[in-house]
Amino acid sequence: MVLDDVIDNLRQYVSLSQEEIKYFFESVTVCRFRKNKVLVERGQLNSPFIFIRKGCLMTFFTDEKDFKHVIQFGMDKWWTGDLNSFMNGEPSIYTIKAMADTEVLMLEKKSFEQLCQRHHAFEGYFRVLFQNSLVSHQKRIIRNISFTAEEKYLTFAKNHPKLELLIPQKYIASYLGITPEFLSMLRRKLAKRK
Amino acid sequence: MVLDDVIDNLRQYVSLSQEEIKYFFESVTVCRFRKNKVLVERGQLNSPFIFIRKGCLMTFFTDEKDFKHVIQFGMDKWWTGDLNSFMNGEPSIYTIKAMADTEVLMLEKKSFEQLCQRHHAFEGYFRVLFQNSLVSHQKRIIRNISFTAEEKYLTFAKNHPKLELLIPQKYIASYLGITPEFLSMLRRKLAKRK
DNA sequence: GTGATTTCTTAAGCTAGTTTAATAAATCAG
DNA sequence: CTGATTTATTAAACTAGCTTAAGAAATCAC
Repeated sequence: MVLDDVIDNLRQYVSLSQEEIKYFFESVTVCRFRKNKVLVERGQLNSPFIFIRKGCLMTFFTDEKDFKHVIQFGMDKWWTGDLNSFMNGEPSIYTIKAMADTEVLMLEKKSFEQLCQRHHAFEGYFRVLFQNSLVSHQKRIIRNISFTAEEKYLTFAKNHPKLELLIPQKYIASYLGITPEFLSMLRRKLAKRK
Repeated sequence: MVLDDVIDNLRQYVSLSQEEIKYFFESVTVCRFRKNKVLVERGQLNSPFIFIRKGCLMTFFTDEKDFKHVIQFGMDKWWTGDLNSFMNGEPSIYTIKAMADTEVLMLEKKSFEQLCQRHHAFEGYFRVLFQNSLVSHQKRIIRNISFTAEEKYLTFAKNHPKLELLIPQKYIASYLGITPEFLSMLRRKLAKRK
């Protein structure tokens, strides 16, 4: 019996036979990356869908003025990747970088499709995964359009205490859509208030 | 042979037998709403998943200060709804309102689950639907954190010319996360520039 | 068609958040 | 351990976007 975090995760949503578990592991590749290593370059084709076993990944977008905007942090037991590039074969618009030594499972599109086709359970799993992710993306949009910088920061710090410690502040600022200088100022103000 | 926009839409992603089409129509309820009618109230349980056949729906969130924030507009051939409420049985955090006379197909959670269980094709369809929606939500987040108000507005106007005409400006402002006064000012500035 | 209500515009004053720049602190490479 | 590089802090000047308020235009109900 193969035990693994990813299987625990899958089993939260669907039930899997031994055969299906075996097939899943045949479909993915285990990779390890050192801190600061870039996993997915902007412009890359065939970008994979990635399950983070352990570590931390950061996904960011580089605009025309060469500014970097952090789109997502990924931690243990999260899936990440450029979904559009993965699904539609287009070049990745994001860069994905390891923020700590990280171990991942990489799933290629072909394997993903076979997985979904052959075993109904996986299709169901990914449906639920996307559906949940959609709910949290919607919540983030609400925060984006209705929260002040302070509220955004406090919510982030409360929801992701581990990231708050692990990630350099300037990236957190970028994720929140504010400047690092202003975040620094906010933190000072909040610390005084206590 | 039943022909319908919703079937066209489903068939863009998966192939369906006559039996599956029949079963789909047994699973949904056709409803019509006059302009300004509220379809889903905040706090409502069992909120449905909604396919818009014709018309326009607006989804908004009401905060503690009683401000309304527009989360989404939905037009012909779009699915909409409070996904969290629909999937997890929680009270809806959104209000959904008709912005024009609108005809929809309503899908209840129970029917949704039966649909997915009995016919693999529907599970696949919703997986792709959520996946595509996720991609556009991510793009919206990029715009939120990296665009100026002017860039946000221009992108919206370019991508949704029909909505731009149909929807009162104050709701568009809300959707973009800016005040109606500022949008008005922007539009004047842009009109002069031409 | 008319009065009532909602939406849009305009403008002045304001503030949350940015920009720039310089210094301090922390981390990294060898 | 040391110099080099990256990250964080601080502060002053600035600006994009907000608030308030009042009038104009459009839409709605009857």
